[in-house]
Amino acid sequence: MGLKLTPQRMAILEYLEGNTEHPSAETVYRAVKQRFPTMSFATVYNTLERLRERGGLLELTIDPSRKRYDPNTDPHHHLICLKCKRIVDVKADFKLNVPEEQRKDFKVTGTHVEFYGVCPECG
Amino acid sequence: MGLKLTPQRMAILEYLEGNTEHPSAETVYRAVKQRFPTMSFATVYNTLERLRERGGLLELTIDPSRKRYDPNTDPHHHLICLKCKRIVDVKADFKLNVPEEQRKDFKVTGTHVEFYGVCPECG
DNA sequence: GTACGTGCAAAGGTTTTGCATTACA
DNA sequence: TGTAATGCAAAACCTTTGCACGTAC
Repeated sequence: MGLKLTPQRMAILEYLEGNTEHPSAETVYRAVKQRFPTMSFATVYNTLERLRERGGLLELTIDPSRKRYDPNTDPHHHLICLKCKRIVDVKADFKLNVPEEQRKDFKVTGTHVEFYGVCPECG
Repeated sequence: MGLKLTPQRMAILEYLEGNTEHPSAETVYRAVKQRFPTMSFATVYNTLERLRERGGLLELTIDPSRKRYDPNTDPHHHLICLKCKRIVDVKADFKLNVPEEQRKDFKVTGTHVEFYGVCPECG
C-alpha cells in the first residue's frame, strides 16, 4: 500500500528533501543518476507521480517549458525569474477569495500566487 | 514594423477577439482551419508569438499539458477546473506584494493568482 | 508466488524549425 | 522589389507507456 522504499526512491527522496530549487524531472534525473548510473526517466517520473498523488510533492506549472517539482507542501507562493527561470519561494498568507459573483458554483480548493520578474543575477 | 495583416492573421485575430475560452494553440488552429483549410501550425504559433511579444496576448502556463492563450491583457486572474481544464477569468485587484525580506533585489513586474477547483459541470 | 518496481526503448503529444514558395508593403 | 509570412514536413523536446526482467515481502 505504501511506497516501497527502494534504493532508487531513497536517492530521489534524499535529493528532494529540503530542496528549494524547484527542479524539473530532468534535473532530478541527472542528480540521482550520479549515484545510480542505471537510473531511468521512467523511475523518476514514476516516483514523482507517486509522491504527488500522496500529497508529498507539488507539481508546478509556473515554467512554460517544463514541469517543476516542489517538495515543500506547506501553503506558499512563488516568484519566478523570467530570464533564468529560477523559482523562489514566497512565504505569505494572502487570504484570497474569488469574488462571490464570479464563483458561480465553482468549488475552490486551492490558491497559488505567481510573481514574475527579474532576479538579481539576471538584473 | 507592425504586423502584416494577412488574411490568416486576420482570421486568428478575429477568432481571439473577445474570446474568453483561453484556447490552446491547437484549438486556435482547428477553429481557423475551418475558414483557411491550408492553415498550418507554423502560422498559428508564429502569429501567437508575434502577438505575445507585442503585448497583445498572454501565454498562460496554468494548464500542465499545454500552453493556453488569453487575448484579455487587462490585469486579471484565473480559476481553473482541475477536471476539465476550463479556465475562467477572475476580475479582481488583489494588490499583492512579495514581503520585503524575501524580495532580495528581485524586480517584480507582474502578479497572477491561480485558483484551483472543480467547475459546476464537473461537479 | 505475487505484486510491485526498474530500466530500456519506443511512442505520444506539444512546440519549434528549415526551407522553398508565396504574398504583402 | 525586397522583406516577411505561409505551409509543409521534419525535428526537437518533454512526458508517458509497454514490456521483460528483477526484487521484496
